[in-house]
Amino acid sequence: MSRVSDPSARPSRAEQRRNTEARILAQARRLFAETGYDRTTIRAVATAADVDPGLVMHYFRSKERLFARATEGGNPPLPGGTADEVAEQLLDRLRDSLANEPVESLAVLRSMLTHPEAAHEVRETSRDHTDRISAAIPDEQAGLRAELVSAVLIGVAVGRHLIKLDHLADADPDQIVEILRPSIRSLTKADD
Amino acid sequence: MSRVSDPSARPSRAEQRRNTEARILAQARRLFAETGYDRTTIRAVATAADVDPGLVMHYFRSKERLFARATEGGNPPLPGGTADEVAEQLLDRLRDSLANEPVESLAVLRSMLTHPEAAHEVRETSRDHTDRISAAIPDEQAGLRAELVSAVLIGVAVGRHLIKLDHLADADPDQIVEILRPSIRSLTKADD
DNA sequence: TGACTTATTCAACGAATGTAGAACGAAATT
DNA sequence: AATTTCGTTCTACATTCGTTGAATAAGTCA
Repeated sequence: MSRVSDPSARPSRAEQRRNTEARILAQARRLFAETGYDRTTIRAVATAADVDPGLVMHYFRSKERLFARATEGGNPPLPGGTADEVAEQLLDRLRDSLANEPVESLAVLRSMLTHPEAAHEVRETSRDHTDRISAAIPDEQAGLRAELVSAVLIGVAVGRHLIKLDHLADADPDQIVEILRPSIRSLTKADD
Repeated sequence: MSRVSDPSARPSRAEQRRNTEARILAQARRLFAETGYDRTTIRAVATAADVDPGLVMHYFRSKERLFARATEGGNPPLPGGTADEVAEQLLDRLRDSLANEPVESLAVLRSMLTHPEAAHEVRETSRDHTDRISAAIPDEQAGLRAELVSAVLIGVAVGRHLIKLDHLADADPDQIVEILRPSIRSLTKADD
C-alpha cells in the first residue's frame, strides 16, 4: 500500500525507474568526485551503473544537467549568529567534511578549477559564508576575512580528500579542527 | 658575435628555433593556467603561438612532456631556518604569489585536481614545506601542521587567482598577508 | 654550387566523446 | 484482449583530440 512496495515483490515501473535513476546518480557522483567533470564520461557512468549510455541521456538530457543533479544539495546555508557562533559552525562543518567525505561537495570541489559551473557553485557557497561573517563582524575587512576563511576551508578539504597530502589525509578530524581553531578565530576576529 | 645576435639581422636558425620554442612554451603556460591540462589542446597552443600543431609535437614529443616543460622551475625549495624564519619565508612567498600571478605555478594549481602529474608536483612542494617546518619545530604534530600551512597557502592562491572570490581577487597583497600572518604563525607554533 | 640538415606545414588516421533516434519488449491502462 | 506508455538497448553520426609521417622550403656547410 505504501509508495515503497514490498521488497520481495517485483518492483513497479515507477519504482524501478527511481532505482535506476538513483543508481546512475550515485555512480555519477562517485566518478565526478574521483576524476572531475571532464574525465567523467557518460559512458563510464552508464557502465558503472550497469545501464546503457542512451538511458543516462534519456533521463538527464545532457552531461551538464547530470552534473547539476549529481551535485545538488551539497552545502546548505549556515544558521548565522555572532562571530564566535559562526566560527564554531564553520569548524563543525569542517569536522563533518573531514570525517565523512561528502561526495556531492567533493564532486564540485574536484571540478571547480576546470569546470566553470562548479567554480560558480563554490563562489556561491563562499558568498554565504561571507554574508554570515560580515553580518557578525561589521568590520571594513569583513568581506576579505570571510573569503579567507572560505579559502582555508577549501584548501584543507582539497589537501585531505583530493590531493591527499600524507599526514593530512590520515589525521584525526578532531585533531585537525583543534589545530585550525586559532587560525579560524584569528580570521573572524577583527583585531590586529 | 654573441650567442644572441643583432636583432636587426635575420635570426639564425638555432635562434629562430629558440624563439619559436619559447613562444610555444609561453602560450602553453598561459593556456594550461587558464583552462587546465585537459581543456588545453595542442591545437589551441599551436594556434596561439601561430604555429602548426605538428611542430609542437615535433619539439615536445607529447602533450605530457609539453606540460612538464611548461611548468618546470615553478617552486624552488625554501631556505629553511627557525620556525619564525620559515613562517616569514612562507609569508614572503605568499605575498609574491599574490602580487605576481606566477604562471608556471598557476598551470600546476589549475590542473592539480584532475591531472595526476600536477597533483604529484603539488605534493612534492608540500613535502618541501613539511621538511623545513618539521626541521624547525620537532613537534609530534609538525608534519600535520606543516601540511595545514600548505593547504592554507593553496587555498588562498586558488581563491584569488583561479576561483577568483570577489574580495580576495582584488585585495592588496600586503593586506592579505597581514590578515593571514597570525593564522600562519599559530600553525607553525607548537603550543595550544 | 651541391649535399645535407632542419624548421615548418599539410593531410590523415584512429580513438573517444556527447548526443540523437529508431527499435524492442514488457508493464499499464482501457 | 487491444492499445498505449515507457524503461531500456542498439546503432550511428559529427566532432574533437593526440599523434604520425610525408612533403616543402630555407638555412648551413663542404
